[in-house]
Amino acid sequence: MFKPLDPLLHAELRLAVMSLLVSTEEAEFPYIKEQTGATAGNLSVQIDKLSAAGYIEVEKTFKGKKPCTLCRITPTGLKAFQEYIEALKSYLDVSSK
Amino acid sequence: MFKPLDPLLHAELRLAVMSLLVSTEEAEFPYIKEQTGATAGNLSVQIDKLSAAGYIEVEKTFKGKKPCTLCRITPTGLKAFQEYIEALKSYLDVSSK
DNA sequence: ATAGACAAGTTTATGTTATAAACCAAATTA
DNA sequence: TAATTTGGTTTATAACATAAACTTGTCTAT
Repeated sequence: MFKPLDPLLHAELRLAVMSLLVSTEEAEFPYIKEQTGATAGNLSVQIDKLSAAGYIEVEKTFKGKKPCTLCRITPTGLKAFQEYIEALKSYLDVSSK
Repeated sequence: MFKPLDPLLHAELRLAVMSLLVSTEEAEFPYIKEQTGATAGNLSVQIDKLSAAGYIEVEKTFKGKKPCTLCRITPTGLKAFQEYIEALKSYLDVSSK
């Protein structure tokens, strides 16, 4: 009846990061930080987790002389995100019970 | 951009309990336990939290000689549930960015 | 040239939380 | 009456989210 919710995605900040990346395809650390309102520390940790799970790719480059952390969603991540949404519906779509 | 998610509802089991109660209006502990697949201990704790927040009412009665714990959603709880759904949309509705 | 401020993160520490395991009391069954 | 089941509660633990502190390097003003 209730589908299990991917614990990796069922966390406010990680979900926000994934949501951003689904639509932007590629985003820099400071941009994500600004859009989500997260602290850098928290964001860093959550990006690591998403990356470790293979949900996103992290590329460390330079923008001029400044370090620049680029994030991209992976096919695995996109699939997980979509499945998470499907699972959520089993909780929200009250009429289907 | 991303609306904050009520931490009380952003938890798998509590969300499932609320989801059930939205449609049933009243449910017994064993029924909720069966529908959610939760352990009794976990369910007991989460029901306490929802009850402490005023999201549900818990009535302890007897069914014949056996204790019977009845749960009902409150207007506050229903409102919180609906607002949670609205907030979630800001994460899921990718097109709106 | 160097002191101070700022940018971009990372690491560490802490308090919360979800969850399961252990427990309890009463009723039913063997 | 001993064992089992029902209906939970309490306690313990491990994971988690988050913020605070720290690091490394750049830019700016003196």
